[in-house]
Amino acid sequence: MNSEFTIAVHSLVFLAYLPERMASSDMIADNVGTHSVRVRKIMSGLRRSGLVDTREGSGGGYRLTADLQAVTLADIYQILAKGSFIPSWCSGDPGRDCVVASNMNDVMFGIFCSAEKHLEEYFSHITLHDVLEQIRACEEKDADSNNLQQ
Amino acid sequence: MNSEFTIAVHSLVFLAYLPERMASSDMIADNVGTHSVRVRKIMSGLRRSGLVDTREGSGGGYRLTADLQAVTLADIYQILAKGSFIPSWCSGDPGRDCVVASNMNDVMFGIFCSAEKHLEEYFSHITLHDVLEQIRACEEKDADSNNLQQ
DNA sequence: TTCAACTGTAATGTTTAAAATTACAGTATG
DNA sequence: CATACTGTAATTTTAAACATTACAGTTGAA
Repeated sequence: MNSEFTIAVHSLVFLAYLPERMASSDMIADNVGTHSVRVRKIMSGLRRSGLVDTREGSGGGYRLTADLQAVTLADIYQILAKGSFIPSWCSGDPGRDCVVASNMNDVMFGIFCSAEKHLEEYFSHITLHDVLEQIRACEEKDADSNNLQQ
Repeated sequence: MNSEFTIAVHSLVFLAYLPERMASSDMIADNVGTHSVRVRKIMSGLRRSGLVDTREGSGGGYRLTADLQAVTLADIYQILAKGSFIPSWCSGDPGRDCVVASNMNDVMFGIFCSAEKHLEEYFSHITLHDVLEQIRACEEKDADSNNLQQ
């Protein structure tokens, strides 16, 4: 599974978590644990799809514009990772005499495409808001365990 | 997505297609388009799960013992590819002060685990028999287009 | 009873894809 | 016009996937 998808979700949730909903690629990269160039490349894609606003120049960065409750993981998957589920590895050989060897690749491709649709269907029920809520639930849990320790 | 899964499905369908339901790792590797050592490693796993019989020594090889209608792609996925859907890449850092950075990995892990379950559910509705039928459907299509050419 | 044809598996080498890094042009701000 | 950003191409590094070699163990047949 494509890590760009994970980075994008993390970045967007991070932005959503900030009061100003804004951060530079350096701040995001630091929080995510990757390189700022990678973040910029991914955020570029999200900007083209209208999820974030970009401001170049000093004091610039990325600002979350999307409605957290409206954007689902399926949207992000489609923007950044569509097709990544289908393996590049091909089995068999279309030019072969054997029916199995010559057609297995097409058959498997169909199965994987359909599997990916199911995956997207599952992702379409998870919004960025849901993810942020899960993070907040962790926060409460952490606070509880700290209280117990004291 | 793990190519061992694809190789296993291809190999099993290939065996099912043969009158004797039997072939050596060399024959299978040739049909699949990979190396025989790779096939042997994968078939070893399938043997341990009881899908094929193995016969060492001269004239040996692998024989399909499983019921085509009973074995689903979910079975094969669980034997060979379970967990491969979850990305190894981790975002954030659990030791971090920020709630997002410290918990994003756990949250994403949960989402991916659940996604994998959905995937398995989808695969559980596709039997090896179904795959072989799809291959046979290709065969008929090929025959038709040959007739048209004549 | 030994040779040829197999499997099983570990070790190694090769290739490819993923990720990080460097580099630099373009843009806003003070 | 210096500083702090984005955008993107090119390059290097790293890690994973895959192929290959090597060899011990097994079986059947000449």
